[in-house]
Amino acid sequence: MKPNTTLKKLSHTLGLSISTVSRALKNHPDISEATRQKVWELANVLEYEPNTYAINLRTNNSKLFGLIVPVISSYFYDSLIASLEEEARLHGYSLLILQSGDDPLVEQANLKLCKQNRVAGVFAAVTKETLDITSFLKLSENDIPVIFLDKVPTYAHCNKICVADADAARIAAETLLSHKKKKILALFGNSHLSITRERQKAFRTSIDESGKKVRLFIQEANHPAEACERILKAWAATAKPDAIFCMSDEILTGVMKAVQQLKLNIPEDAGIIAISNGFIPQLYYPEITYVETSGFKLGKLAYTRMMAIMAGSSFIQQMQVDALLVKGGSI
Amino acid sequence: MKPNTTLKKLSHTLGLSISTVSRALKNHPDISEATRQKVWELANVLEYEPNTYAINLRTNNSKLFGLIVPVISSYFYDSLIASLEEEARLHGYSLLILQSGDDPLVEQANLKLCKQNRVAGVFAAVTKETLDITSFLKLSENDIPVIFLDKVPTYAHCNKICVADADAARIAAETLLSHKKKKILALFGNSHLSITRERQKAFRTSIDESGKKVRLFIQEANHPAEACERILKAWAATAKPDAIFCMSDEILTGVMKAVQQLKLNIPEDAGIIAISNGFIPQLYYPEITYVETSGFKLGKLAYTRMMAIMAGSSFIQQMQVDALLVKGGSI
DNA sequence: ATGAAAGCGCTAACAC
DNA sequence: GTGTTAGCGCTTTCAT
Repeated sequence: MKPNTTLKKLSHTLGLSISTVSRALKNHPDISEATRQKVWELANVLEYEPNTYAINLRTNNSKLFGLIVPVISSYFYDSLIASLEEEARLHGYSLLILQSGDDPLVEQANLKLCKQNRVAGVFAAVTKETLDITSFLKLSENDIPVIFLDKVPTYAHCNKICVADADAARIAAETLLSHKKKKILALFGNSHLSITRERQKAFRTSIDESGKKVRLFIQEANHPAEACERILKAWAATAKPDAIFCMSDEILTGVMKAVQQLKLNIPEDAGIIAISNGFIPQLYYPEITYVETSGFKLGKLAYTRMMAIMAGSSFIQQMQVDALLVKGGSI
Repeated sequence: MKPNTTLKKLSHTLGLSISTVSRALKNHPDISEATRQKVWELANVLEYEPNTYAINLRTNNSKLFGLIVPVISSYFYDSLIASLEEEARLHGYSLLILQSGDDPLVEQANLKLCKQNRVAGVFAAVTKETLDITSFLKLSENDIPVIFLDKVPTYAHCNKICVADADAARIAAETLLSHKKKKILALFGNSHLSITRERQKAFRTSIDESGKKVRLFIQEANHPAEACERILKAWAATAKPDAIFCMSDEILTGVMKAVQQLKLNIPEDAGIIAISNGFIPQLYYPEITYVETSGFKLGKLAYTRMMAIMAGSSFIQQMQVDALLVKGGSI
């Protein structure tokens, strides 16, 4: 094992003091050009790398953000993570990524890890069961900003960034109406989740308030298989829907499996529209028309917000990534 | 801003020395039960969290692994990351995740970050253009083990863990043969990649050496759209293939789009088999039969290997995650 | 059973 | 321009 090069070692071999070397390496104006050169040269030869731990200990802050998500591999978080990581790297920060596995206890442990690592900030998508967020809020007292992403707690007084759930649902509903759909089967996820309730409420309201004569069937599907089942059943009946709305990618995959099984012609036999991150819809032919809720954009926005908070904006607010209709050929 | 609780503070308010408090918190046998109790109590009240940086600085090692991948959101790395993170967390380690964006320069910078963070080890999937791996190898001199994953350099003398490319291709070929396919269209990715060459060689050899009379058409498809195009063209001709082999998930998605467009009946019109991580194949009906190359398993294996190396196994070796046929209904 | 002291590598205020 | 010094929070050896 080759010991790491330190300031001490450099200063020793050069016959200079540690502080001079330190300053030279930072191109401090006080240092003479000759010394600066000498120091840099040796530093390069000996491959000096400053010890992050010493620096962090000294300065009491780190170039590290913590990110806590339920799961990494999902329809959504992978792109969120990718964009956050990129943004962080571009600004000289790194990401400590922790999975909670949707377990509040693991989430707590992860949060502790963030604290122990004295991260500069925490991004968090909470678990389905996270009700008590005091431990998150407590971080703020230690000057560690917390930004909730996507899956956010209901408690009002915290920084949140979500996709525009209501908007997305409304856009989808309006699109269906503008295509003169009369019998809509709308599939939503777990009705306990706020995201489901938001989307469902907006969807239903948009249809109702349009004044158009539309029959709306709302059903719950907690996983792809259930969504698939719903479609198979609907098509076993005599009066079939002329349009299907999918609240999420997860549901869309189930629906599309049924569509393939039934050999439905899309969009002739039924129109399909989904709320999605954008990856799944383009796997099918025709590509599925969807309202985009981008993990990428959410990541970027979250990072910007984090910077603002760190720069002093104590302003607490809820922000949204806007929803956008992306046309495929499924409607 | 509330300052963090430190040993100093605890010792001060308790009228004990720092070392006593430190030992008490570690349940050192020397410490009397009474003292131990007192210390723990106050530590809990004041929410003492040991400062990771001080510890790392002192002990010159960290509970952190670095992971460098080309991109996080992919058909493969997300599951790899998920399993590595889980494994690490269970052992008290965390993961510093860095994306190279398939850029060797960014990769170098990321590696430097790992070094500066004095990570306990590095997992890396290198970029397409990474030829010079001296900087990776140099880490080993500093007692930082490096394990290459999936996308590994050709240089022999390093720790590598891959999926069993040749085996997977062979299994796929044999499955096709056992189903008496006579005219096989096989789509492979970029032929410059070693993964492509490995799979292609094994696939062709298996077919050739079977002695069976089979017509094999090998084509290159660098992205889904190209794969889609290939199928559409093949089906525009008079003599159509009776089976399609997809080297990767990326290719499979393109192929399936064409299949939907052509309204092919699977497996009647053509059998389909792929090499895959397992997520994409189950999106379709019937589900696609595939040879599994699991990111999850690879992550687990890599972690085990890392532990072995850290425990002293200086043994350099190449390991493989074995390939496994998962039957769907597509053949 | 407890304390004193040195030191991990670095920064920065203060000399000269 | 360069050096001296103190200290970030912790561990650990050596006293007592």
